[in-house]
Amino acid sequence: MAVTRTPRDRWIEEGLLVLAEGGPDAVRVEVLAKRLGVTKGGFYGFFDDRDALLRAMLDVWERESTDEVIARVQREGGDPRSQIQRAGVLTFSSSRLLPIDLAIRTWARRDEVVAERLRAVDNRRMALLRQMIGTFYSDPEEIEARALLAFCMAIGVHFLAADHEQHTRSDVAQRAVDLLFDRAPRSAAAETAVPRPSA
Amino acid sequence: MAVTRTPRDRWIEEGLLVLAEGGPDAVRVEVLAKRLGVTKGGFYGFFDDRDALLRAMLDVWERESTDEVIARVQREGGDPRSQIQRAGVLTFSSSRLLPIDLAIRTWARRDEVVAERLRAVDNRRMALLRQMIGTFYSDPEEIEARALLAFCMAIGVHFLAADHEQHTRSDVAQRAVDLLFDRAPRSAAAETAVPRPSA
DNA sequence: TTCGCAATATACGGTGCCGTATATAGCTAC
DNA sequence: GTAGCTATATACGGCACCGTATATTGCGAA
Repeated sequence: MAVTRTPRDRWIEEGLLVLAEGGPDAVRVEVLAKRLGVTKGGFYGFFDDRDALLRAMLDVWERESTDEVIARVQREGGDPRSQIQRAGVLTFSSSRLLPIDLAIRTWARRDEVVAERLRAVDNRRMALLRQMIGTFYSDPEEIEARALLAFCMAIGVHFLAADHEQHTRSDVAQRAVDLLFDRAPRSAAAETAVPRPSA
Repeated sequence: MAVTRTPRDRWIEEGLLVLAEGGPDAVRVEVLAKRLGVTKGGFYGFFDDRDALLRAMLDVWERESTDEVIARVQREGGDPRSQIQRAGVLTFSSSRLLPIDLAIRTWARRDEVVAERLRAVDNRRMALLRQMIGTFYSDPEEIEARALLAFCMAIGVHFLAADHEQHTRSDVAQRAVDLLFDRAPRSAAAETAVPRPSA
């Protein structure tokens, strides 16, 4: 039996990398082959066609984004806040998962099948977020609203190009998280507390 | 002089529609020609190549997203809050501008030139936001943080696929806006147009 | 060593797109 | 009407990609 130089998983992995870099349109069989240093000869032994690869990529992404992250967060335990943070970090600060996640979000806007799969994943994440935020707030509507804000911010910062004048993005983001979870600002400079608006 | 059936503007307009639907990779000269009911014969009289069209599309988008929105907002007057609200609505609830905006955000993640142009546009929008939020809050860091949250939410809701169990997305979003601006929750009738989840 | 077979290379026809060159046709001015 | 001009149609060569068919090759079993 001849040795498998380029197994199925390697095609999927490279596909996910290209997806992250250039979106689904950039995932082309011959491009992957060239990147892997082979020809497409073997590809069609593992996949019926390009579309089958895309579906397999979504399978891997789904598993990595849900079961694996959730398992890891729960295994490591900790208080609710740090669990949220770790789940967020595992997804939205992972140099591997983040760009794939963002690419899939854009893809989902024009592909109903992808949208459906993303919905399933986002619902699981949202459930986690709700659960954690629920340990600080009691009103279900407030929990939902804060979860929405947190989730949108985790996504939105990567699509927002604005500068922040004298502050860095991560300073401002930290302050935003503080506001979201009703804490006093962390930085020493900000002990001026949070003023109530005149609304 | 033969009549111009398909002027330059029409190519740009159709290009923006296709960009909104399928991203920059979907913007192909022959596809646009077919959609316009002509052949690509005339295209190269208006543009050097496909890239020139993409640049022209960005020019139109930039003008429509900044000058035109700002001019319209200022022409119609009103208090600061309603002005910024109108600016937000004009961009993020416009069935024309919104999908273009989201497509360009994704595009900017992999094209430095596009990223630079988006940065300029976002900075102008951010300045408006700051200005409005500054009428309610005084701490510059808090203003910045709230502006970031608001902007991220305006973008993020369109990339988030999660459901909200017994609530609708627009209910939750309204509640989130209330939290962001430290107001008491509103009654059922929301006055602000709230974008719907990703299609 | 040699055979068999699985993994991969090579070759192919088809399609869609790019950009160019050339032909056509329909206004407009005369 | 007709000439001339210009937007568009048509035709072309080239390239990248798809999926299939066929050839090659190298490992492992005998």
